[in-house]
Amino acid sequence: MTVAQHLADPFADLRPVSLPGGGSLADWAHATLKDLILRNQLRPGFRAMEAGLADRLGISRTPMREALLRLQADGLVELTPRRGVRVLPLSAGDLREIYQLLCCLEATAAELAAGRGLDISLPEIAALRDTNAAMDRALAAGNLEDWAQLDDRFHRGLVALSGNGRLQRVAASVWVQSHRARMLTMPFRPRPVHSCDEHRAVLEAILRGDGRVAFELHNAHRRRGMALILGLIETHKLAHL
Amino acid sequence: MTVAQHLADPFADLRPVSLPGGGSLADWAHATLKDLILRNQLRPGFRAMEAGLADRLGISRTPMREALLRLQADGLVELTPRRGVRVLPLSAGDLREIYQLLCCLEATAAELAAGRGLDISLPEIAALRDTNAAMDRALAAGNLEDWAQLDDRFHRGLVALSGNGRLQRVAASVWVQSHRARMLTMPFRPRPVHSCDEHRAVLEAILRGDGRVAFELHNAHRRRGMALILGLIETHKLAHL
DNA sequence: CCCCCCAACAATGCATACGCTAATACGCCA
DNA sequence: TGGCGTATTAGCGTATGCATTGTTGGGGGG
Repeated sequence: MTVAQHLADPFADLRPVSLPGGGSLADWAHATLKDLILRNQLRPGFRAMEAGLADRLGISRTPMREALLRLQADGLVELTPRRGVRVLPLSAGDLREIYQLLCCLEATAAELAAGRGLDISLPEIAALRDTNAAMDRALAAGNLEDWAQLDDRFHRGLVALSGNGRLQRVAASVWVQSHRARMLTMPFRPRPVHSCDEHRAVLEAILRGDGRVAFELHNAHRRRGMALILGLIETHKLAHL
Repeated sequence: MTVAQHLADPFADLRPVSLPGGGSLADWAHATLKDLILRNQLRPGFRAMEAGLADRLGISRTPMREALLRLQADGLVELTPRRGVRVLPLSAGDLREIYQLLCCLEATAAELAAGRGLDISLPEIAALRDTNAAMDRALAAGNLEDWAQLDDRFHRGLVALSGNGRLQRVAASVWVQSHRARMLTMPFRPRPVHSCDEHRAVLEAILRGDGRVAFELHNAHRRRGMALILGLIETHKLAHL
């Protein structure tokens, strides 16, 4: 293997991504490959064989297989019987499906949160406000990387406010699928100057206990996000992410 | 093993539940156990060891393990490292979570369907109308068993109308979790005389292209179902299904 | 020159073997 | 008699071997 190939090898320095050690090899392999896919180190369309991946990760086929099955359940790869594993691309249609789900799930989370009689004194609420303030600062500083991460955190925290664990898990699984598209389209996005205000409005509706408005506001917020990403894909001809 | 115990053994005559044969042993084991759980042959709280189950199904631990992991992802069992597999019970809180998800997912499906400009001439629409008519007949005949199955089919068909494959898959996974509760509370339910009319109203809103109304109508429909089931659990003291 | 069939190969699905960890039971000491 | 420490063992995570089956490439026939 040449030096150039070695440097291009996504598996080159893999071991440091190690898990705390409490997990199984299957856990570790799953987390590692998921990370590689989400960070776009393993591009959509990438194909490999079960045994080959196992070798490259230095584990046997049994935990590797388990990890791949989980990745398939995550909707990140396709596992075809004699053709190996293939990292799934994201078409515009896929993203529409994903964002339609996100709109519905997150807006419902906001509605449910509003129905719980949440108080401004709760630490979770404070954390959300802090996150939102940090987003403002990151945006002012032009740090879109941080901004995106904080946006993620805000949405995660909001869904957690719903108090519905299953809703949280489903939403998380949908987020994972949209993650690559969000990251890849970020550089093309206009500065998201209204996001924080929209977040604040949703939070206020939740604290007022106005589920109806919280739902509508957050639904509209996500819809704008969807339109934005789909528009970017259209105009920048990003056929397959 | 005595005769009585043998007759009580859920694994007694298992083989007939066989899959077409095209599937793997893991597929078969997953389908078989899922069926046993959904039909309440394996009661909530039932516990067993990986190896024991594999033996009783006549397969080795490898495909058994895969099947169990899938069941865990389905939310039907819990897989604790040294304590084996346990069929999860459904608390009232679980059912609230599940029905909150169903409300949101199905109502969104109705809204999306309304936005697709669906025509009355489509075979899918005709199938839904037929299903609904059959529900009326089943109800008139007092056949609640058939009615429930047709109701399932109607809701499945409706979600399929959304054209969102991911939404369909998520909804299906949530249905599976609620299935036992629906079956077990059925004998206590009052005759669902309004369901069919509500279904028809949703369909008409979809055909009119009125997403807003389709969403609201279906959401309300599911909400009533949720209130009904939660009420039954409350009044009949069905703590854990 | 193209198409079809057969054979060799390779990947997978399954079975099984092994070592490790933790849970349980027993015995000893207080 | 009760609590703690140790020993045993059961279950699980992992590795590996084997057989089945689909795929691919080459050769032969049309």
